[in-house]
Amino acid sequence: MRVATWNVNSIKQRLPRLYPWLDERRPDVVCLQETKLADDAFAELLGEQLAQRGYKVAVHGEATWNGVAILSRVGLDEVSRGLEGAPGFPLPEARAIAATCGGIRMISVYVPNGRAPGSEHYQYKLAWLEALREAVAGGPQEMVVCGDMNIAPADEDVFDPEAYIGQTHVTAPERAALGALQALGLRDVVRDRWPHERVFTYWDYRAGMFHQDLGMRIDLVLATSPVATRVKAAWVDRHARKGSGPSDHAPVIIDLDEAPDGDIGPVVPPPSAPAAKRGAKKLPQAR
DNA sequence: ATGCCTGAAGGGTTCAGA
Repeated sequence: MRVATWNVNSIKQRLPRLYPWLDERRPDVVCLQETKLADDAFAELLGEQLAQRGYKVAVHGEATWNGVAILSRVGLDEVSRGLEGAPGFPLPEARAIAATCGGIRMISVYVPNGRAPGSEHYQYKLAWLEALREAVAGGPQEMVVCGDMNIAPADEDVFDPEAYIGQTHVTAPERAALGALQALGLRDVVRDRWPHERVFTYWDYRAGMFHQDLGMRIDLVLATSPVATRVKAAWVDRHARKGSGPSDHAPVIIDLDEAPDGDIGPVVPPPSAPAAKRGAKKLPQAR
């Protein structure tokens, strides 16, 4: 099963890149961020093309900013929009959506940017991350939290740590918040696979940053151990960042081996366990 | 000059992104 996450920076603008990419990479599950499109417009604009490719779609969008979605052709169950207990700014924003796909609880997130350390946006970012941690805690065994975390986990994840001192995305509180999330048992599967490589997922549009490979790794796939042990490939699709009209983020692609019991695809609960206990659980609620 | 790009809203420019 192939899982991908991609901050598309406006799905409407990215259509000429999205469809060829789907046809080339053929992901089974796609977590999208920054769709920047209302739900009805999403269905109207993409519904037919995605259905033709076999995707079911779950969206949680807004007219202008933010917006997340999950596309899946291995089942799309127990869709949960938003994040229980998450703060707003001041109103809740469309930054999280969850669904169970192929037996795995998938959560697509677009973490607030934070703008400047100490700002109200920064406080919002930290509070939102805490709400995410609480929501993920107590979740099912097979879970993937992926998307634009807007945090570079370590200095190796930015092109020039010196240049980022005092900037958002690298501060200790942000990294601690990410660490607290991972402490629930979530592994950073791309870094696990490439422990010493220079791996970025975002490059500023300006000043030829991509062509000089001056970027950051802020789009992450975090997986619980039962999922992480199935990872056969984990990579950043830099090709999608090239050419005309790219997003400023590249997709991250994960290939999973079959589950040990061969239980892949639509969830079929065993006779002894009701569906609700088989990873078909709703996005865990905050306390 | 954070605004060297890009996108969105709403107008002829401003805000947001990381």
